[in-house]
Amino acid sequence: MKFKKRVKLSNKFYARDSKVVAKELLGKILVRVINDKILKSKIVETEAYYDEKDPASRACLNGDLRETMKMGAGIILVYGVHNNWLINFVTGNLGEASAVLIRALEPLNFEGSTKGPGLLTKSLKIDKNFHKNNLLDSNSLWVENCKNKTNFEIAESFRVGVKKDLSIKLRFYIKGNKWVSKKCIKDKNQKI
DNA sequence: CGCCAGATTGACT
DNA sequence: GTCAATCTGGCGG
Repeated sequence: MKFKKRVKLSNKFYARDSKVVAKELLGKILVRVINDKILKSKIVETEAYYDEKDPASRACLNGDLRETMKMGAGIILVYGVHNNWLINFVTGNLGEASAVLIRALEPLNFEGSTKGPGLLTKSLKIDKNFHKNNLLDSNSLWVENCKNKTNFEIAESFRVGVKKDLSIKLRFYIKGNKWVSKKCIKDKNQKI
């Protein structure tokens, strides 16, 4: 009996600069298991967050979120804001605070509203219970490489919704993908 | 302890 | 266009 070769992303993948990880997560497959049902979706929009020198990052605050951001590559960080759960993957080396926010997904084998960071967590039933879980161990949530190579263009812009952004572009999305969040398509905040 | 702000969304004037 | 919902941590009394 032959199993499909699992191509779950490894610790090495996440243990790099969060900007690099954010960019490379585009097109990868997020797998969520709910009661033996496997929901697969493609990651189409991400944002990178850094340590204390990033004014938009929760690492600027003392507390559990900052500590979680230092827990090492592959840890899941769930952050509640404005009545929404936002999911992040911790990146970089142990002790460094950095993470990638998942902003939008394209559902592949199910119906769901996933064009936005708060919406996708609702659709996939991701909440604070996932906080501090590990993508490398979890049997209900992980990320795989895409089997079929698909060509797409990566677009970048400044981050959405943050009051104090850095001067570099840290939001990445698949150009033309209809599941990218509205704000991202409009690029309201983007300066040319 | 109370009140404010924030990486959001949806409902309503 | 405005506003409120919920969680976490900063800050003032």
